[in-house]
Amino acid sequence: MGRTPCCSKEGVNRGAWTAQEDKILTQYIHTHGEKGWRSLPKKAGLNRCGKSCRLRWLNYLRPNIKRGNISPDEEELIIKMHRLLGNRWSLIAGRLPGRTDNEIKNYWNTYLSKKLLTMGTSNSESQMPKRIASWPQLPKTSYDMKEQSPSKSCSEDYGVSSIHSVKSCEIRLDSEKEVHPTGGEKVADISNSWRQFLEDSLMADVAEELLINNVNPNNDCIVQPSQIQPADAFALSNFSGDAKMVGKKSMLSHHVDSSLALSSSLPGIDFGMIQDFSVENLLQPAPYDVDIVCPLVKGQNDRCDKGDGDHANCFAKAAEQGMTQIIHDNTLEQPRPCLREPSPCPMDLDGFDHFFDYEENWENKTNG
DNA sequence: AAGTTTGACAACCGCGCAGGT
DNA sequence: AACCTGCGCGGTTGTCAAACT
Repeated sequence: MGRTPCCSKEGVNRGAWTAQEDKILTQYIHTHGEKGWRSLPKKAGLNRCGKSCRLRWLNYLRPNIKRGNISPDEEELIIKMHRLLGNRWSLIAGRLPGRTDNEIKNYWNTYLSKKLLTMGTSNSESQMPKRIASWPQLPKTSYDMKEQSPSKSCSEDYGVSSIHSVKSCEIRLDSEKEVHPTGGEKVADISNSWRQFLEDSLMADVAEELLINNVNPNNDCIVQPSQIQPADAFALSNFSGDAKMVGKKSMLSHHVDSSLALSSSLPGIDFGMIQDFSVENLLQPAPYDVDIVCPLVKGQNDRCDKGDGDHANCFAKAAEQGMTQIIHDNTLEQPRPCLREPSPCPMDLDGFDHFFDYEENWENKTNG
């Protein structure tokens, strides 16, 4: 038993593509779309391996591919994201429009890594945002443990695990676990969670696609973009392991409402509300301390209960009180029967808007 | 001028995963 | 459950031109 080769190795063109081959491939894909790579060469009349066709299309022929030098801004983003994610080139590329994972990988391997090494800054904590540098290690996820890459990656350094995300939505992370009497043990969870959320945000495009396609996590009604909850993403991230497959409908529908997954993801943490989950924003140094704890009621695992406003107020109070640890009074919480209606979220965000609003830079926020 | 090294980038390869049967 | 297929990913290799000796 063995894996069948993707194509016959003999009699197949290899090496550089000719202009004629490019033309044939481009015309075929324009007519038939990007699918069936294995059979594409034969149908298109190309004497190439299907994988080779796919690679040529994705890395070179695809529309909107940006050629030319990496700009300083792009370089900075690559460096930041590599610190965060390690060699997750496809994810990094996803945040650089027009750039391919292969291009970024090559750029890193041939230039950037050496440059950083020369500067003595590659992956060094001294160059990391202070708060990120102080983050504790995360236990490896099952996925990370399975990946035994010979070269130690940044993601291993920081314990980053799998990737899923949402964009412009509420962060509402409930748990079935008991509320800790002090919430103190949740502090590390929050910092870990925040780190993971940075990574999660990279899959925003996938989440958007899911939403556009009206993917329904619970198979009972259509979900609108504003209603997808990060809890969904976290449930997925805990369960599925590999980000690249999250975009598939079945994954979402199968796992999102898994209370089992939820219960093991982010116990008792509520991040309140954040408006912009773009990586560019999330990578900004956080002006707040991550020692805010807002445990929720055991067993209330629905994702739009009316406690949202309370939790936001909790954070607002935390901000006013210098970001010290506070315990949310959860006695008022009542689960709502509907998981789909947008939460009214009567937020009182005075004094805490810098946590939710990243449109202005942090210095403006913190300096006045 | 010729040979060697280096850099940039394209392309290949093996593997893991999800889905289908 | 086992197997096969297709896809996508990260790591590696190949190629070529420029720079260097």
